[in-house]
Amino acid sequence: MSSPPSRPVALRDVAAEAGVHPSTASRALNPAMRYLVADPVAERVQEVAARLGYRPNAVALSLRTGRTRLIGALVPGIANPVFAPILAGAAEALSSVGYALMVADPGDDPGRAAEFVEQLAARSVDGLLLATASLHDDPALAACRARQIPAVLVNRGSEGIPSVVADDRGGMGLAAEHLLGLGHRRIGHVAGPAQLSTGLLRAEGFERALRAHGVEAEPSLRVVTAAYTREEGDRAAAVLIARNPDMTALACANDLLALGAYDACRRAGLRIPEEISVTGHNDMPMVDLIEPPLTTVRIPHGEMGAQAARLLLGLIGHGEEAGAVVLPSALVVRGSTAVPRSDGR
Amino acid sequence: MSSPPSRPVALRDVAAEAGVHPSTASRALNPAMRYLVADPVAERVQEVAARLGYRPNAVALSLRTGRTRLIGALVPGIANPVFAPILAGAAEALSSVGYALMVADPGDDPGRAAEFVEQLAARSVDGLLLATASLHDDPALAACRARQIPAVLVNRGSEGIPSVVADDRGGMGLAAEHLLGLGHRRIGHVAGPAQLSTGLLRAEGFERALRAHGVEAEPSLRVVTAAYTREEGDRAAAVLIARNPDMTALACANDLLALGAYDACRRAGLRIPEEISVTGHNDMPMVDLIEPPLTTVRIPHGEMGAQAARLLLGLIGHGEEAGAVVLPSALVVRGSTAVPRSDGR
DNA sequence: AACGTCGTTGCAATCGATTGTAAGGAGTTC
DNA sequence: GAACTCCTTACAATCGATTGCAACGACGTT
Repeated sequence: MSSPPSRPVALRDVAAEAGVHPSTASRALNPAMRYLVADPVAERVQEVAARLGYRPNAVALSLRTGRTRLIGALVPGIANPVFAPILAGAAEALSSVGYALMVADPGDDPGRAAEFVEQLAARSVDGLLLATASLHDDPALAACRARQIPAVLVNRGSEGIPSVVADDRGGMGLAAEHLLGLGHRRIGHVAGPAQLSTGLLRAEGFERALRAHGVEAEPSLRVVTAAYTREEGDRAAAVLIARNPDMTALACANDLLALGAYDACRRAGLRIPEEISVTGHNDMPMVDLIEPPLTTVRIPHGEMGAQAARLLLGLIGHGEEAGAVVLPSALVVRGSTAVPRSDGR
Repeated sequence: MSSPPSRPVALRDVAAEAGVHPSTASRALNPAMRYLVADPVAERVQEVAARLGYRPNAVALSLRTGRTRLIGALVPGIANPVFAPILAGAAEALSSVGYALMVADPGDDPGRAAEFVEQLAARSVDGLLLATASLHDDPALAACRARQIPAVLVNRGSEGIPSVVADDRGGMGLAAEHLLGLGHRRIGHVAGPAQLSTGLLRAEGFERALRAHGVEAEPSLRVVTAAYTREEGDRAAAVLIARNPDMTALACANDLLALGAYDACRRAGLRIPEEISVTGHNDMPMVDLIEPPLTTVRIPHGEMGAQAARLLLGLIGHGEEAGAVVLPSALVVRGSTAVPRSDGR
């Protein structure tokens, strides 16, 4: 009539109540083994289980089967508006098939990322979603290989590991062509970190578009940043402005860098877009509200997360090998770009 | 000489290699039980464990001890710029003491939230961080009580459950007083959903400040929204603008609502702040960059997450009961507020 | 009537760690 | 030298589920 501590109902409770052995109850409740038990018995067990509110203990199940239905995710900043929607997309795709997502945020520290991989491995995650990967010798990737944990990269790519990324080269090409089409010829590039695939590929896409239009890419028109931050964008843009008085546009590898470029332009007294055009990349939330609204490249954040999750599940389930998935980007023209002034600047 | 599948090294492997029983190895490796084994033996076991790269299997440990060192978090939108930094703060505080965070995103659906609580319970999380709570009869909270899972609310409060929230009443009061101080008297309020503590308390803070200044709160100057979205803010602000031609300011319960109000004002041809002042709440990232920069109330997102995590750990560890923690908010004055035009509007 | 088959169910081992209890041996005391 | 500690280690049960194997009874066949 009373049971204050009340241990949660276990399989053995269901079995006892139904008058069968736990193993029989297990089979009656497992659709795949259901055929091994007689119909009336199975129905009785299921009825009892429902009545008692039985929920299988996921921990015990994991110990026995070796699978946790847990996926670990490593992101450089949960609050980063680029990665948050990726996580949301992945979480949605995973939870719909009974998987849960554990997030760990090592920031930009590769060593910390590797440590987190070890911790997640100790928790026996079934797979890993990595948004932190750098292009070469990533310790987190090495840890995955060492522990043989299926892993998929999102947003950033690396060699020999399945990944889901946006078309960084093509996307940046769209931005560059947009500027070229407006008539810009002296275009500065605020490049992303060279150890990240996004930084490298977007720089490539930028230069390729320029060459296709017969414009030579000058070293003086490029500054490589150390991180995707507003401060770095400010610093890099300031250098470019000081170095190239005839520059009429700035193509930035990422929206945060573009915001920093806004700061630098404002400080230099350059009006956007009248005196200098600026483009970003990623179309993160709210860049349509800043003044002027940022012309940028939209990448399918949520879809990237979802596809990466599905790719990972395929890897785990059927061991199906997969290469790199590249999702298309789209140019979003807003108010930060315009035709250059005829007098240069 | 070879072992392709290579089962990860377990305690029994360490014990065998060190020539002792697994139980002895367990005690040698556990600082709390360390005193039960002779020094030379303990050292040998530790040396072997290190050499073999032994990592205790967290799943087995959880099954035996009943604790998983896992905390579940329920948020209405991972990508929401209000909740992302809360999660980041919590994740940081938790990972520093060996806990990991599982996030689930039920959106605004209370039924889905309850279902997620059940799933997290089946995974034996040690506690729950809830950012989704509504004021009354929240099914997710009921599920927590039923399964006796320690839970702490963040950002939003509810009765009888420990919580960490911002000073919603006081914060909204700051915004109202700022507007009153500028000379505004006809101030509209775009209120948040009434079933959320934030919606209710901010409305209270708003009206209390008005009354303290001898201004009567008129029903026609308030519209209650159904959700914290830009669209709802647009809709509500449009209603207020149409209904009150003499209104000179809009105090919004949240930044997203304020952004919607921007849209409505723009459509109505009202310049901000010259013809109408607008305030928000939360100071989410980038509202300093929109045009005009939004005057808003800053709440300590990350600190809220961190404190909630610590509160929860206290609850789990020492069963120490805790009430509601209220963190101070601060007014951030930017460009969306100004003195009202003398001709009313 | 004896035997083989098949459908059901129970038994017991297993996953990897923790922990209460017993047993072993060394040292001390009377 | 017998008895009594105490220190150290081993044994075995336990957490909750899954699953290979054995056993059992009912039935059909010859």
